[in-house]
Amino acid sequence: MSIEPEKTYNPKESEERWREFWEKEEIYRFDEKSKKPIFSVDTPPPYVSADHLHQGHIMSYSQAEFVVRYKRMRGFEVYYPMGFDDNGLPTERFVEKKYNLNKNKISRNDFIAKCLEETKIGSKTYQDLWRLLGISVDWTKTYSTINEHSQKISQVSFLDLVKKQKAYRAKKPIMWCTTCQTALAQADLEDEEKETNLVYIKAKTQAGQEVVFATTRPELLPSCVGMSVHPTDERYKNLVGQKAILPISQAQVEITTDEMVDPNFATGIVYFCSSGDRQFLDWETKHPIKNKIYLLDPNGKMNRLAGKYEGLTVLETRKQIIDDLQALGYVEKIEKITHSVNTHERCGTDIEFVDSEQWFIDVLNFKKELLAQADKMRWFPLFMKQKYIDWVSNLRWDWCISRQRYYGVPFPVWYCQKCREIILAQESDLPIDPTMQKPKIEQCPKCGCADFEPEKDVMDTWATSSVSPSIAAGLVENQATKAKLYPTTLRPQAFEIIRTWLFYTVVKSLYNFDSIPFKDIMISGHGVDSQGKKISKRLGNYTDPKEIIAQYGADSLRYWATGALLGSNLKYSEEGVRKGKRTVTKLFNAGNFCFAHFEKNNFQKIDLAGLKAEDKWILFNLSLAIKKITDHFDNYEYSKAKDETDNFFWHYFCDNYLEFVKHRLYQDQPDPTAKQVLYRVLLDILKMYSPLMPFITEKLYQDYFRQFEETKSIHISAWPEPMESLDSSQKEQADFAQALLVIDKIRAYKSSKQLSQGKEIEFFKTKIPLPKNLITFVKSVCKVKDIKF
RNA sequence: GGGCGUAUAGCUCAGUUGGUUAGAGCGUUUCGUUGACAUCGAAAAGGUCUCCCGUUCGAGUCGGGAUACGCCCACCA
Repeated sequence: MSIEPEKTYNPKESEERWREFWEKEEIYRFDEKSKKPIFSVDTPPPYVSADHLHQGHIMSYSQAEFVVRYKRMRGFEVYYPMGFDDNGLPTERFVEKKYNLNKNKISRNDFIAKCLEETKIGSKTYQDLWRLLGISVDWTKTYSTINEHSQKISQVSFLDLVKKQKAYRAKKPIMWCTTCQTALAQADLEDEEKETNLVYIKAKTQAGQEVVFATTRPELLPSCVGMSVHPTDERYKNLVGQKAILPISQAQVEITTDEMVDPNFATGIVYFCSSGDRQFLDWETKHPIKNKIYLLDPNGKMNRLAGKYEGLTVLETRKQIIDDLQALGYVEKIEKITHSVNTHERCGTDIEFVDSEQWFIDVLNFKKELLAQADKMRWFPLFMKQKYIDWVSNLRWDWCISRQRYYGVPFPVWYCQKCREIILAQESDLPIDPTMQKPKIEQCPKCGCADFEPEKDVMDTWATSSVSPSIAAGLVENQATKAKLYPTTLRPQAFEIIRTWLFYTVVKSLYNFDSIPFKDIMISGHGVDSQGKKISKRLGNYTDPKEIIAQYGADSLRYWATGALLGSNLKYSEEGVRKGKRTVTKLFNAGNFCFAHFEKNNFQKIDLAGLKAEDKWILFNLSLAIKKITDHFDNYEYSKAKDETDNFFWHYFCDNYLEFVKHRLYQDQPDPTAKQVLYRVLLDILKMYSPLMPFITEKLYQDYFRQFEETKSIHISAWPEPMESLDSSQKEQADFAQALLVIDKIRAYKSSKQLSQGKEIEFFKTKIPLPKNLITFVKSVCKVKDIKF
């Protein structure tokens, strides 16, 4: 043999070589002038605050990558940009924790500088890993959600909504985090089971009758504005309409009836406190009260209205007031209960309700329209659509988009000091920071005064990431091409951000453009540990992907990631990675075996007339496999595509076909037809594996095929087509199936007799009728001198 | 309380429109292979497809119900 192949495959060296090759040759560059149909991806911009990347990240980012590589080979001009979500609370919280900072004790500019610094480190970490993994994004098309480009698009979107009266400013009760000291949206909440005290407090009516109510929030007692019992509760009929005198404050509140009271819970008497919980807000609409009493300052401390408790935190007050009530004899009993409370997902602090002026986007009035959008997009898998429908149907709040924070996109807005008129920035001036710049107009159009106050709040992080399709499309210069990038073809994302990223993007797209933001949605599950638990830093149940890649190679890790069915979690198993490694090695060996026989000759064209039965069989099955695999990829079922490719490569090609043709390769005059078929089948196998394992397939392509094939990389070569010209009749296939059965029998026979498969036997007796032309074939494959029927 | 998902071999999971004897990988057992590959090959053992009822000539697959687990939402004084 003239080619002396490498004995073993070294993924580390090989993969780095092809990474450099792809970068140098700009294989994944988006061609703005291309005439091909476009396939665009609204890549999820990861939070750069993640300082511990793990297998879960690999899994969720690989899935779009598999599809993208397939589409590229199918003749699409693929637009695959990469964003980094670095603005907003997630980054702020990360910086606060890492440097033990408090946003109130550091200047706005210093804080932002620190965030920007971390942002840079974070995006570098991601970029390095994606490069290592072979993610085929066009790195000339990147954005960060805090950069000027994104800020401008986000602000344009906001101004548009204001003008369309979909965004509005209002003072109303909102959800508040006392740790992060900002307003929140419904989507920012999380449920948490907590143990707490249910305190039974004794009050008296004016008439001196005892009224016992139970509460988990005794600290709100100074803000109590009323009590209610269930209208049918016979026990308390005589209390209704009376006034109760509250302990400590001595305030008097009216006892009313309300359907929402559960007579079976505790004493059946509820006390309502201004903004104590969501239930109060409902109650308030039916029981109008003159003066609401707000006890809480934004930092979660009691104000002057709390009297002696002023300056204490909620929890301190709770403890203190229970002591006081007990000392005064107002406590009947205390029960320990567990209940779930709404907490802020970023810091775990219990949510409080405060009355505050914020910016909102109207969603409650457009539920119907927002639900209708769901039907205009294709969901993979379909059942995930239900999560969106459930979320939209259950919305209780308009989307609060203002955050009392520093590191985010500013609102392009000022207010007239005198009349509070809202002054909007001009679109041509965007992006703008109103705290740094003054409005263009000299006077307030309403009152004529010249004093303007900038909006100091920044936008919710989702208010910007929800325009990611526009941000991504905006990176393209060519106007005609840019227009084709909206709506995006595919939105890949994880299921847990359906209620945030997905929902908010649909909202923005509907209001800004009266359009869907993307056509297809591919939802992934999580990468979880081998026990099925979510991978997290806290549990320590993760491995650094870089270590896995160093040990097994990126192809092997990617191979594990292909195991995920759409929408399902995928358990991490090193065994799965090892299976990938085995597949890589098998490809390497099978490839080198063929190349050794090909030498440097071209077997690109198949001489159809010279095809033998086994050739027709493998080509026929290749066509079947191509059809199935193509179909799976078209439905974003890369996992099923992988199974099918494995099956064809391993069992049809390696275990059988290679064995079938060996005798034709080793004879004195090797059969060129066999080599032609090997060329074709092996090349198609490499192509079908290439979206999943880009490195080994590129290497084998370059080692031999490249000299005869047109494209400089396998990743921009044409996807395999089934051979329609091949005339393989049912009869031929049936005959060959008979031959396979006999081969199986002979193999089983040798195995049962503990004989080597290569051991020649005198004869084999079978009842299976074998077509004449296949008798010789079976004899030479199985090393049998004679077959008797 | 509502919604969604899952339940198939020891383990991890496939099973498309209902159709002979329910599959794969790993693991186990028994062998073989030194001319691509011990990162291989051949074979064996291993399943009342969670349970009940129904539709059907026929159900792992369709319908109804139950149970268990997981996730989401709501309630939570």
